[in-house]
Amino acid sequence: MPAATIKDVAREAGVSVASVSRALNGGRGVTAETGQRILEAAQRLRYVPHAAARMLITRRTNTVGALLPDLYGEFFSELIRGIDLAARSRGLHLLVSSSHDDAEAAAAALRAMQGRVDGLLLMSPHADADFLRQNLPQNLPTVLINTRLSGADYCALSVDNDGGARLMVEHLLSLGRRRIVFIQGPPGNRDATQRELGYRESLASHAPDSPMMMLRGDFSEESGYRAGHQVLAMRPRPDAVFAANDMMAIGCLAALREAGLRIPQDIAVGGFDDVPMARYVTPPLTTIQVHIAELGGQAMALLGEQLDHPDDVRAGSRRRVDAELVVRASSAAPSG
Amino acid sequence: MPAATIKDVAREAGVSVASVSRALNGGRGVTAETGQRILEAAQRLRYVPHAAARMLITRRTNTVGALLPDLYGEFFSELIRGIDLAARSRGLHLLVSSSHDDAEAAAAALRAMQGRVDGLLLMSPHADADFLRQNLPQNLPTVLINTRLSGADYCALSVDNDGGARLMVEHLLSLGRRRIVFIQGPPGNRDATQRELGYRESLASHAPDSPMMMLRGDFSEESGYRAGHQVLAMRPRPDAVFAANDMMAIGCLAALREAGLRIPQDIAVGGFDDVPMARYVTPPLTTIQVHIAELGGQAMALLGEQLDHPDDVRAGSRRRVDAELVVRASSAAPSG
DNA sequence: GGCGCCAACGTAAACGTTTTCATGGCCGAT
DNA sequence: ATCGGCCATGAAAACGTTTACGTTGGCGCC
Repeated sequence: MPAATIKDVAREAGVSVASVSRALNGGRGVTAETGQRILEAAQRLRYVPHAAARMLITRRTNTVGALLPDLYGEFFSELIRGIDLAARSRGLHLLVSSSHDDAEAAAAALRAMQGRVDGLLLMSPHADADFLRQNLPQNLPTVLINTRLSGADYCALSVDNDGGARLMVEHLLSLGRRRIVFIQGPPGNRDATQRELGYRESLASHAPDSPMMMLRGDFSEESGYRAGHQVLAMRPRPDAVFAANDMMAIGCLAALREAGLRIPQDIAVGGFDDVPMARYVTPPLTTIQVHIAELGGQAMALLGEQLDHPDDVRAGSRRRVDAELVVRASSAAPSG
Repeated sequence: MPAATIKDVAREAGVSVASVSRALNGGRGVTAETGQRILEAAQRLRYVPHAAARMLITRRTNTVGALLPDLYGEFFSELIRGIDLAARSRGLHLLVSSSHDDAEAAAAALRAMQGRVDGLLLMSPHADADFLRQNLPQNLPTVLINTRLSGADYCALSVDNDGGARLMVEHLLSLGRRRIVFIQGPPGNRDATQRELGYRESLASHAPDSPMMMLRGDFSEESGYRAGHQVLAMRPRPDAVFAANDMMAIGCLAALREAGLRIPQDIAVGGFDDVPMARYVTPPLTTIQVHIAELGGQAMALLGEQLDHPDDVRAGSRRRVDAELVVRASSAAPSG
């Protein structure tokens, strides 16, 4: 038995399809009584409007697409959660596509979403200006998440890496640390470079006499571990380490502890991200927390605005979500 | 400028819309030469078929829906990753909806997907037989993930909790441990009860003389910590703890270490899940790894089969994905 | 009581595609 | 040379909605 169509409902209720449509969409232009009759008929037949037909005529899909890079772990899950929640509260569906390794795959994914979505949430390392101009349908509302794009052509939203890093540096300075070494992330990584920038700025403005010290890293725990060994070899020894992400901080922590250093007495350690593990390492890691779900939610909200007011095209609008300092024992000895 | 339609392509190429359609879908019934001309025209116009129109006539959406419970963390992200990958390789889109707290919300989400998807991947604590009969469109191919459903009406797929737990117990027994205490998960939780079952079975069959010992827990780290204290009070003391998940194992580990016990010499500890943190606690945690992405991928594969052969309705087919023992220092002292 | 207006309702067009069916041309076989 | 058949192509129907427009009826007002 094929699914009931609007015609079936019309016949069942003894009215025309137009009236059914009217009754089901807000019920204007229809008597309360007729509306009731139609509603009952629809219910009886378990009528569900055919989404495709509606999309075709309406030119709205009530769906937004989320294009994400291949992303393991918590960040992705939190982001999706925030997006999904915000989307649902606006009555929008969510079409996701992750794991596109190269620009070509991303472009394909983008093309495949053509016409299936009213708007796009895009987070991709390949999303430079050229790529977008090339692959993005011109009039599709889009919000960029955490892209390295500086042009004013698109709406964008990102985490406040810079501000977060400054928070950390200021925290360490407030503890009296003066020799703060920074462990860098992968070269070219936007988050990493922004965090480094925050470190530089903050140090320059708050403690111009303190030396700037950088060590190479690539966000991996191993690279943090290696950096830890380099820290141990530095003379005079730094009194604080700020790693561009938690995993490196954790690796560094291990190296320092193995060498017999006391943390935080001999050297303080700070990370970035507040991964779940951060509170479980010994000592628990001071870090910068980013409300990732909120990042997703805000991106969705921004997109929602664009959908509601397509004319009012505030393209270049940018927003950032705040980062927050979480102090744990790796920087401040337990009180008492 | 509105997007190009098939008519525009037809005009541009000097053929009828029918030929364009044929050329673009496999190109059968069309001369190689005309096909080429049409393809070029389409490319020139940046033509992308209107998804809705195609759905309407074809009655295929090329989309599958994934309904997931509100799920934080790694499990969700891995599952989605596996699903997405498998879906993409079949040319299917993925419509997700998570975070439905109660059965009503889940039902609403389900209804909203009506007609937008060709098949459904469903993982919901509310998915009992009644719920499904009530809310599931009758002819929609569906694969259940990790549900507590025993009926043979639907395709289902789950992780081998039982087998995984047996692996752990056998491992502990092989180390000579004979007093193995089990920390339970939340009552009513399917995974938890299956893991407990595996513990019971394995102990009964391989070491009938060993006592069965249970402690209450709820999957949280704190509950594991509390259970750890209870372990410390037991006389004679157990020589191994098997927690129903990693977080409890980690909490328990902390309690035991605080009390001065050496792990694994005095007491071995095992968990379940292999969360990323498991390898970073001290000592690294022996645990059972489940390939969650594979769970998602297999579910998608199962669904794909159903989509390809809708007639060949092997409804009750069940599958499980294997669990794997990962031995780390919390159960086996580092060799050498 | 007639006129006009408004609200309720029906008719039909439109959305963009696929697919069935008809048509014509070409080629091979007789 | 004619006929049959096949293949490329085109015309048009169909998918299930929404919506512009037309029609009807009732009602108020002159």
